[in-house]
Amino acid sequence: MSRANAGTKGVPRADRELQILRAACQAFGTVGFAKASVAAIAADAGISKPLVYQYFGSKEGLFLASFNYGAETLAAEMERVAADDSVGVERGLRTLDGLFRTLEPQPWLWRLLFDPTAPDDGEVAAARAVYTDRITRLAVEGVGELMRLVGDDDPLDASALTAVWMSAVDALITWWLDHPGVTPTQMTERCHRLIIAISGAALPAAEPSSLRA
Amino acid sequence: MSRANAGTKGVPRADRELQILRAACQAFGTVGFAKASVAAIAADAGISKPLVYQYFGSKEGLFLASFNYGAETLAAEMERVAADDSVGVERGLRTLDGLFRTLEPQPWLWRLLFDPTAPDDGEVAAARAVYTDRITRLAVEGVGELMRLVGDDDPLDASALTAVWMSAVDALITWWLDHPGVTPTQMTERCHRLIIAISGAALPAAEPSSLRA
DNA sequence: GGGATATGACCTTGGAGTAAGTTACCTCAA
DNA sequence: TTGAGGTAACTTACTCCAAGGTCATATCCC
Repeated sequence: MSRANAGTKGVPRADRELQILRAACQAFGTVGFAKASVAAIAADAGISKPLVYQYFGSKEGLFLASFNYGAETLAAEMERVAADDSVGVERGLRTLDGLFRTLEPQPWLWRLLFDPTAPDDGEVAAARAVYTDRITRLAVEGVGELMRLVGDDDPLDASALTAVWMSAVDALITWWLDHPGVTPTQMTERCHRLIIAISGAALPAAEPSSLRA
Repeated sequence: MSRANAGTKGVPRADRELQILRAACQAFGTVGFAKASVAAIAADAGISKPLVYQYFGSKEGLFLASFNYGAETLAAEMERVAADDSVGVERGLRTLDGLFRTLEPQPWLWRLLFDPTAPDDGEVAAARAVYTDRITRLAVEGVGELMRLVGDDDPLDASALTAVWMSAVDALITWWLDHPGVTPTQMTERCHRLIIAISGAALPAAEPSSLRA
């Protein structure tokens, strides 16, 4: 008895791996590692589950590949911006702008970076640590410059502000994803206005214990 | 043959429900809905799985009860602060202060509110919508006052800033949870310093395309 | 006896992972 | 040119297991 669809279709491994990786990035990035199903990813890529296992070993292996792809893409972009000589708020805006443009064609990559349902041990944890370090280093650097600019040298303040900054980036990207039709350029302009708004509103609060005369 | 541990232990239903709810809040709030297991929660509460199902119906029902408890606790605190007459940054700081104090004894409640692995349909989704509305309303109100203060009347700007604000709150609370030993008072002071830092650093950036002449 | 509190053992299901076989292409000897 | 053997691509049809959910029964108190 012959099986209907078995047998090679002549697609080279590298091509199939890319197809699978694309489907996996989208699945993991939208529903998260826990809820994503390998069978669904396989179907989405137009092939069957065992082929995924043959090429990526396990669900975790597939996630690892997806994560590495997404994290590398985003980290590279952030480092590119960091290599400029902008500082403080200006640098923050340029980073946001770069991220909006990089994420436009594949927005789900962002969620991949911070998936809370991803395994927290093994190779995935290691890869996560590597990229978290790489990205956090940039944020810490940027925030450090900003803190120096205003004369606050408390390291815990810097640490907390770094967390707030990264979270704000997350929020802005998420908001953007929820408002299709807004271009990266418009978003960057919006971010600029928001920073001005915050700074303007904060001035009265700064009075009681002003930093500069 | 007699079963070792069966039979009543004389604990009234209301008490048990509270025990279970406490264990559930902690479990759901720390590992999230998806990774939390009902059996583990039961064990943690010192009883067996079927009792949980007898009292709460399902894993989803148990989550719903936990969510309602946590959300009500936090929403009530935020509304209390909102009833004050503070505006702008001052109001933001008071909200943060209230949250730090409310969360001190049971920090995991915060995570409960935004669990991305919770079911996104049925009663849970409904409850989520109710509380998201209630909390977002407060944030929108506060941000609206702030925007009026600085003369920005773009509704999308307000929407985005609301998202950033809520995310910043999230980041600060998360940072705080990662730094045990820091008191709510210290955290509030830190938040104050950070706002001043941001506003100070933003001033130069405001110059190139200032909003007001 | 009856109702509330409680449990061990079971059933069920969805999804990860696997075994074993099928098809197509490529290579190289005759 | 051909065809046999090797290998890469590919699938169906399973197994296995963790975790949600249920059943039948046990104990206690009124």
